[in-house]
Amino acid sequence: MVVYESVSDETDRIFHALADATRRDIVVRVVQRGQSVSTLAERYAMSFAAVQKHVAVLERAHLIVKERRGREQIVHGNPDTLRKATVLLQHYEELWRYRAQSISDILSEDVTVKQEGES
Amino acid sequence: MVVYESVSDETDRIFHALADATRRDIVVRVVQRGQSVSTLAERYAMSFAAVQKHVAVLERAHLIVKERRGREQIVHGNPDTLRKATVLLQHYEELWRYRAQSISDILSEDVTVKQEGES
DNA sequence: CTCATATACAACCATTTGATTGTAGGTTAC
DNA sequence: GTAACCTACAATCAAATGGTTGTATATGAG
Repeated sequence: MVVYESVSDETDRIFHALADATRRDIVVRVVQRGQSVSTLAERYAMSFAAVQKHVAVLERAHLIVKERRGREQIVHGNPDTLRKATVLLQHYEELWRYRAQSISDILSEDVTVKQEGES
Repeated sequence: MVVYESVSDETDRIFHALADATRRDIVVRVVQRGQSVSTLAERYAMSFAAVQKHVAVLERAHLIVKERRGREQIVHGNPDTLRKATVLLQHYEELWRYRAQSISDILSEDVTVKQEGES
């Protein structure tokens, strides 16, 4: 069975990765300074393996990257992916602003437009 | 059983709500123009109840609001919450940009991303 | 070489999620 | 009033999540 790798899957992963306080905290820390997985793990009240899983979720979303250094893996933040998410949200906000501009048009022609086809 | 409502829960809900392509599509649609739940439901290849649940997730995250109009519920986008998420991500990017400089200054005036005392 | 450290990963379990169907209540149209 | 429509919500179920412990592997220190 073919599994499609769509754009939304990428976006899904980014937002899902950010939907957890521990993972957001990891992002904040490593975006400022690379840190080993075990250094990170010391900070949280959960097992090393649990933190490792959180790091893996962030890695799958490309919010962080790992760089091997000796026997350690240094976790670095990836601002490009953060930027991608920010831009998407800004786009949503733009849709709102555009809507506010054309509010009079919407009110004047009170028609329900059905767009058939996709999805 | 008492369930605490911490600040990060709010952020969790926002990002979790955005971590699904159907829900993001709903946001895009209603941010431009309010639509009834059933109008939205027509667009997606799933049951009405499923769409209703997606709307409920977005509502819990305050990304949308519902306004009763006759027998319909009109779903509207809430740009304030979108803005909240955007600002948070921008803060993360800022941390990256200024990581070489005085990081403590940034943290002191900022987001209180962590150190949540589980209020 | 030996030992402690750092990471990876599998197996397991409880809870949550995402979807379904079915039922019920409220509102509009006829 | 009756019928059709819109929404809400409960029950159910498979799959995913988030945590655990245990085991394996690789690297660095002595």
